[in-house]
Amino acid sequence: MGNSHQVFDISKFKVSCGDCSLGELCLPRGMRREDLEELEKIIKRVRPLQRGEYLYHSGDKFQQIYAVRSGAIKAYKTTEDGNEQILGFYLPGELLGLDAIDKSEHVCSTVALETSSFCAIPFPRLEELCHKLPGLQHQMYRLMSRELTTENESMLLLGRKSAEEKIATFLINLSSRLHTLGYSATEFRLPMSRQEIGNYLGLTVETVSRIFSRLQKEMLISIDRKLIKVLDLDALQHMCSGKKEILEGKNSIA
Amino acid sequence: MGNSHQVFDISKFKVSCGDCSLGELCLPRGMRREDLEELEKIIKRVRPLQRGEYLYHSGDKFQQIYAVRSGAIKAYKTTEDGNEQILGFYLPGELLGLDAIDKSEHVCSTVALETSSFCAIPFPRLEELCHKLPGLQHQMYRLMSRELTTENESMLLLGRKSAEEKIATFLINLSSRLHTLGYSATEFRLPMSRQEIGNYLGLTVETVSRIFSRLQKEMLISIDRKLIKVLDLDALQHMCSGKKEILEGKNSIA
DNA sequence: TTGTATATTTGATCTGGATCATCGTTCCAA
DNA sequence: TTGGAACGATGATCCAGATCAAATATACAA
Repeated sequence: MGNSHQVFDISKFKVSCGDCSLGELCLPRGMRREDLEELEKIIKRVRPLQRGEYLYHSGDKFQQIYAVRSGAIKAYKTTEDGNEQILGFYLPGELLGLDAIDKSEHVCSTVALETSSFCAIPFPRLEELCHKLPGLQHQMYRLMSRELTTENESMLLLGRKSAEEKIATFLINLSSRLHTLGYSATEFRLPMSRQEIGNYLGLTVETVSRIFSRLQKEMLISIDRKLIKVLDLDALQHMCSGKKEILEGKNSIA
Repeated sequence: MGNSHQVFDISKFKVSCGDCSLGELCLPRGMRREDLEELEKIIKRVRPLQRGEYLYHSGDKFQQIYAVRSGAIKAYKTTEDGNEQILGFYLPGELLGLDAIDKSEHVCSTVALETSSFCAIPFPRLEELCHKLPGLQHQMYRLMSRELTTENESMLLLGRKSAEEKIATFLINLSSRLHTLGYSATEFRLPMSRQEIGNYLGLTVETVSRIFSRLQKEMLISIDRKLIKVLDLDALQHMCSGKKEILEGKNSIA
């Protein structure tokens, strides 16, 4: 990418989870300092990616998982009919590649939405280390479990919500994750296009655009290109769940 | 449930994974015989559930994961607006409760769709054992990873497919899982109601019913109440993915 | 067996979001 | 700076699936 004049090998940089601002959000959460040192030994820094560069492709051999250090990444898979389905967007502190363990190969592709950097953790070495450090093992289970929960939320999002609810949920979710990272919950830049938001939410670009306009007209948000300002966080939060009454008809058989 | 006259304690039955017909599908897959004995020691058989009885409720303290031995179970969560969203149906050999690790409490409820039996594996003891048996640890990662993949498929199912594609995919998926269990891939009983299928797929009962009727008219399946006969497995399989051309508009930024 | 609640099917109509069609805007390479 | 491609907004129309309404069919408790 034109930076071939950089002669240093970034992978040799020492990784220090202890000093990393993401420590408490990322893999090391809750680990003891001495265990952390063991973990740092196996973590590698990888070359930062520019917008549009891939971290890995679907089908690649699975060797390591990645933690996002900075930037934003999208994960997607290509459907049988040749279209792209975006599975999620990943922000700093989040782990990529856990879904590749089962088949020992990546089952989705990940591409940088903006300049992004990563830590890489060779999975076999991580497994060994989990074996020595029960705390790390537990943390791995926790993180995978959390991702299961997240994906359940996504089912709910896609299966049951209206376009407006989807967009509101999407914005609130992003807002809350950014807030956790120490950024403003009410003013942020969307790292992805309308097209990508629509794809992720099961909506067309036009619908995404229209709903953004509507939310703006209703003074819930203001948008300038990719910059979102949330004007009424409460109202937006309320919008996430259909406030309609219980219509469902008891499905319960008990 | 009126069976209080059963004085024996079923939890004392010895569990033998080695003899269990599910061995190769369930947790023990690929484990060595001597390791298997260790695993069997911590597994408990729990009381079978009748239709409508709960295995656990959302919010319950997480203590053990469960493997389905027989029957069928649905997992669901109640949305903020008081409705039920079904997250999945579980068949023999499948694990329940992995999503509860993160919060140490169950995040969904699981209820038997028909008489069902289970093995319970206390999670703290399983973690300890994983620590002794790297093979078991790896198998746990594999199973959780696979569930992540499964849920990604669900996103695709809910986000992008038409009602007809959803139903076809649902039937093919069920057919294939039952086949793996040694049952017929072309003739089986649906353990869940139309209502529940619709809820899971993000469709109304009416749509489910209509599409069943249509598939029957087209001679792809025949239905009598809950009994499904797949008459043209190939055609049904083709129906799972929209065979339409690539319309999407390149989302890729590379 | 009968009565009642529940599940399923089918028809008629409505509507949210898709699709189709433009047009303005931004980005960026030449 | 300019031309073209990608992005985004918005209007008009269409349609798959929701909603509303009703008629069976089935299960199960008394």
